[in-house]
Amino acid sequence: MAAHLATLDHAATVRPAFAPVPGHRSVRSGGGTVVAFPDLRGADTLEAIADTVVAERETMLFSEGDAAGDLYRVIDGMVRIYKLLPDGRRQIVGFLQAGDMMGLTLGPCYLYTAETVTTCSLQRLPRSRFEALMEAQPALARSLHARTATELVAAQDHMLLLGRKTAVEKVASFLLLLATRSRSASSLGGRRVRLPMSRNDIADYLGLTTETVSRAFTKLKTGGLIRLLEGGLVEIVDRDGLAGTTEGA
Amino acid sequence: MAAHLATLDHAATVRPAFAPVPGHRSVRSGGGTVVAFPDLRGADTLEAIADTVVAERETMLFSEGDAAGDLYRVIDGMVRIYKLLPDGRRQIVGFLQAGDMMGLTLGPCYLYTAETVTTCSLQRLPRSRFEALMEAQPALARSLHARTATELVAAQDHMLLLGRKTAVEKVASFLLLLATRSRSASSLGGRRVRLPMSRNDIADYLGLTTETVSRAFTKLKTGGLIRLLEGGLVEIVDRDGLAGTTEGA
DNA sequence: CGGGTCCTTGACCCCCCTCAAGGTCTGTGG
DNA sequence: CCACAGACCTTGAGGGGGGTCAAGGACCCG
Repeated sequence: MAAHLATLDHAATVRPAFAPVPGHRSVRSGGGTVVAFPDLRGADTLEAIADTVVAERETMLFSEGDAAGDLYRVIDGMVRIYKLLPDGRRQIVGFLQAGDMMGLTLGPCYLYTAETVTTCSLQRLPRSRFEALMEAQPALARSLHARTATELVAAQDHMLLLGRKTAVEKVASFLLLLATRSRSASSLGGRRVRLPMSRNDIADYLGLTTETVSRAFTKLKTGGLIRLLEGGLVEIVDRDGLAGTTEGA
Repeated sequence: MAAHLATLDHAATVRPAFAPVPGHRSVRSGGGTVVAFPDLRGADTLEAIADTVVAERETMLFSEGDAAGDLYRVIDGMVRIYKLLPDGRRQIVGFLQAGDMMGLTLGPCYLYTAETVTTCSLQRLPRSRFEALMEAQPALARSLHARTATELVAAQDHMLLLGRKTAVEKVASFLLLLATRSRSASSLGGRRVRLPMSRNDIADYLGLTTETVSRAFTKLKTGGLIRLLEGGLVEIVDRDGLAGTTEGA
């Protein structure tokens, strides 16, 4: 009954909030660093009401059940959002990167916990202001809706992965997903993927354990499909072969 | 590698489309049967451009990859939407009931297959008209966005279930989900749940097999938490006990 | 140099999948 | 009305994929 109990050690090493990071909480009120937002039109107005904050790696941004006061948008870095079962089992429902939003809720509370994986720069804006802006700017509301719909599609793909794929297929799918998503940051056209998160994070994203993820990586490496480089870098040697193991037969 | 291969027999018994149901395709152009739509304001205008059609049980409405021409809203009955892997493994990503919409896509194609579970009455409307209506009626667009966001939340809950819950926990969660969702159709306040879908459908929704689902039902029955009545009816004897097994310890 | 985390690998086991058989129910045709 | 085929559900026996437990190595930091 008590199968695959989570290790619970994720809560131990995560800082309680990003507020007690005094040196880094650099609020650049004006138009500080200019970052490209290709998929959210009208972002300039959104930028105007947002503070830009920096959070250290492994910092909790907000917790499931807390009053949802602020929204965040990732400018740089990676954030994990997850849900917990009472006994500590964890399911990471997404890794967020530049451009992704979090903390949006219809109800009063956050529905998942958000923590930084790497050091992040984030836009933070009060929910009330954000909702007023949505009301005033139909174009912004439309692009937000498109974003939500895209997230829903990704969630359905992930359900297929969680419910019906084997361990090796899950890891292969994960690598290809990251390869296509972070095209900009990598050197070559998606041949190398950076994995900033731990094996434990990957496991909790794919519905596996750390050991099984590690074994799957080894299997893909032995099969000549990938190579594990230093610094959490993975080189995709045989992209078609990897895509083949993604779906079985 | 080729673990839990789906039986593929779901495709065999499903009718190809709901068009060849001549007697039932009653298109009531005007304001035919008046149904309550509590959660979609502005539904009257949406009703005006929609045909009301009836589809027999086990009928395919549209298929993943088809050109997304029409949207549907369920008026009555139950629809399953699912995604397939190339080798036939199936993941049902949702059971739709009265008020739920399907076929919405940003891209050109449907992203999942939709089939009726029971005989359904549906509202069908061309995508182009729907998008024009969204453009013209901000209130409708807002409610659609709220609907999409709610679906995303449900999807994240389901990811937690698929990735981290045991078989018995999955079935218990499934029963409680149906009990809270279909409050209106049941006689008592959620003490009895109707399961119109087969064990195989439930299995493909929960990431299990038919046999494991059946065994989980038996275990819940033996534990005195539920009773299996005839006609696919399940009586929830011990709701708190069922909720307890939902989350483990 | 010692303690910590993270990754990997091995040994073992258990939950769930697989395969199989039997029972029930339904629809159909004789 | 009954025989029969078919789908569906249940239960049992056995096996395998992945979880559990454990140990060792690499790396970082104090």
